Amino acid sequence: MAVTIRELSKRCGLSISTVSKALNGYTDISEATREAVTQAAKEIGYYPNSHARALKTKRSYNLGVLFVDDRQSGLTHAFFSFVLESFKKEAERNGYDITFISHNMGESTMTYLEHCHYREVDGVCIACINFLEPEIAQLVNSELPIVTIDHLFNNRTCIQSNNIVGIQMLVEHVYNRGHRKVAYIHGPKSAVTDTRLGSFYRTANALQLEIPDEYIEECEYNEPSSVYRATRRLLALKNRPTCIFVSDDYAALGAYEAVSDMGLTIPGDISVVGYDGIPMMQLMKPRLTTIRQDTGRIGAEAARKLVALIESPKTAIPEIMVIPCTLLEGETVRALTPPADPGL
Amino acid sequence: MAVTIRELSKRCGLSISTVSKALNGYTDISEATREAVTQAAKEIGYYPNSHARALKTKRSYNLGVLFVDDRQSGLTHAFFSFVLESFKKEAERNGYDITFISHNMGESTMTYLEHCHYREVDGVCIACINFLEPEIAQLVNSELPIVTIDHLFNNRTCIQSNNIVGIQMLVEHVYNRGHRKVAYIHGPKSAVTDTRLGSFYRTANALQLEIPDEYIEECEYNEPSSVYRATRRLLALKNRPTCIFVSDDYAALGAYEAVSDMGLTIPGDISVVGYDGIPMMQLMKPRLTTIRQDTGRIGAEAARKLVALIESPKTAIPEIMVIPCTLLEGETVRALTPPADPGL
DNA sequence: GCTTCGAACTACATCGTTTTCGTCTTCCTA
DNA sequence: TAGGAAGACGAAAACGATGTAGTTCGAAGC
Repeated sequence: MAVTIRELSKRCGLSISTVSKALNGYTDISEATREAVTQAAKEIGYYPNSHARALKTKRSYNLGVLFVDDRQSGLTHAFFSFVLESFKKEAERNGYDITFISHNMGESTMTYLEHCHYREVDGVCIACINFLEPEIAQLVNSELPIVTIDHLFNNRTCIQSNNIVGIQMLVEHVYNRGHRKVAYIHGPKSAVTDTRLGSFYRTANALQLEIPDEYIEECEYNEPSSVYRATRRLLALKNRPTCIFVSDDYAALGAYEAVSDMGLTIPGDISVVGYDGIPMMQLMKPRLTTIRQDTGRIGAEAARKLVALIESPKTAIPEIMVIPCTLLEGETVRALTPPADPGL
Repeated sequence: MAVTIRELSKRCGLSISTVSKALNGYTDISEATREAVTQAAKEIGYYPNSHARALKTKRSYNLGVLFVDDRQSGLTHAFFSFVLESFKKEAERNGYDITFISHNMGESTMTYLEHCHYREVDGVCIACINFLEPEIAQLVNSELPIVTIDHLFNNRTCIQSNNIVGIQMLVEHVYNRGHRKVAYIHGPKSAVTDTRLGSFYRTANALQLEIPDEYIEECEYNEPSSVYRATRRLLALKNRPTCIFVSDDYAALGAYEAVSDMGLTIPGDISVVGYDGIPMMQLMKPRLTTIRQDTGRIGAEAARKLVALIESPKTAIPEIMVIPCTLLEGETVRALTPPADPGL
């Protein structure tokens, strides 16, 4: 139904080859005919059929996106949807569509890599996944251009949010407001979690904050109910913390609920900070103090780097790009006057 | 890099044609060779190249998704992301990938229809869009299989959430709890808005509720700030309503904020109801009373109907499918004892 | 023994592009 | 004037699949 290059060539009175070359910037075509061809192409709305082109050139102008979080929230993931949106926008700006990579297509099951080959995607962006799965390893060890988000692989480009500084800023922030008893409900084991937890301990250490083991709880990312339970446990401690770090903004809703259910208030009885900076939590009462990850840049840079790897494989070298984040000061951290630090 | 049918045919000692036919269920292939071929295919992980196949068969096993809301929220749209997620799952179950249709690919601008032709999508799902755009009309008038969500086109399959009953349930609910002064902050003009507003008036009428014009405000969907402003206007009225209907759940956050900013409380001073039933608002304090739209079924049915239109064009006829919704009773509607109705 | 037939397989054209390698002018130079 | 270079275009072979139209071969029919 769509118009093909044959019709265009008929219309121009030129051979198919000439038309193709005119459109693809070959130099052995006179300016006059190039003009005529592009003009005619515009008039009849000609676009080269992507499949025919992909078949010939091995380039599909499709980027694979692989995102599978533990909770299977998929596209509804509060944080990731922002990253994906900007990734998509930047990809489109470069002429790429995106394809979600999964391993259950119809009857058959294909591995991620097989799906990538099947659709012949030009590159893949991997995010928020269980990076230890063997299928991921198969993909990462393939010849495909790959950009990962927040997880570093050998010799692969990675876009990282600056989790070290992010957590550091948060710890310092609550410290400066007088908090000395700080708990952390962190996510399940992963590169991101490790980094954040490491930075948490390190910063606490530098500030001579003692973190008892009972202040460290584990939860699922993006899962308010698991944070709810962890929060209740923390609030039930004899030596109750004055401030709780929560794995992520969305899950922090669980903390809000737990505090409220126990008849307490934020920040009156307990301070809470999140991580991500999704818009929704800035509309809460009280507004959440958190770290805003620059999802716009993370997604866009991921797309940009991936396109660079695809289009200029010689010059584009694997690199680690760290995206800065910012502290969003909300209303969930109470200022204390710590008796132990009269000198401040 | 991926394995082709040629290698598979070599491996089996058969011609390419035979292998193809064996895999595609042709009957002039002996069971023995079919077995051998499928077995070998599995072993070396053969999948037919999607582009080659699409080129030949005119079927890409790709579904286009067109979603552009007024706010350009894209994939971050709280409600739509749930619909999309289930659409995607069901599409994949049927062997289809999805492709986002947009009109800014790289340098050039293509119409939605051109993008569909370019990628040769087998069908399109259109949702939440400004259905009056000429580009949409061009798409809808094309020969492509199309399913729309919540907007009815001539002779096109449409999946509709039951907005009439949804609003009706809400009105009756607040009525039964004694509310007689009910305001509605509705979204911008569209099919959905018209339906809901119509049902609102009709149900109010049936219950002999009078709705003064000043109780009807307009806002943007999914935009808390516009609801914030509208809520403040309503609360500033001399004849203040006792209950406010808000366009959608997410935007209802604006109402929460406005009420709180004016030193009032929900539901103590004013009752609020939303629409959509997104999980997040069920974690709020107070929990939002709202209508839960069955995003799981909406998305899945859209995909299912679209696949049916594609694969069985003879038997699949355009139809309107109405998906039921349910009332989620939260904590934002206060029970009043209306002096005017002592008889109840 | 020769034709006929059906089962099982293969050759080949085709889909819409890109791209290599020609071909044909025209023009310049020795 | 022959020869070559340069400029502008076209023919045809891919790319990896599908599907039509054969081909082959053994068995059956007469």
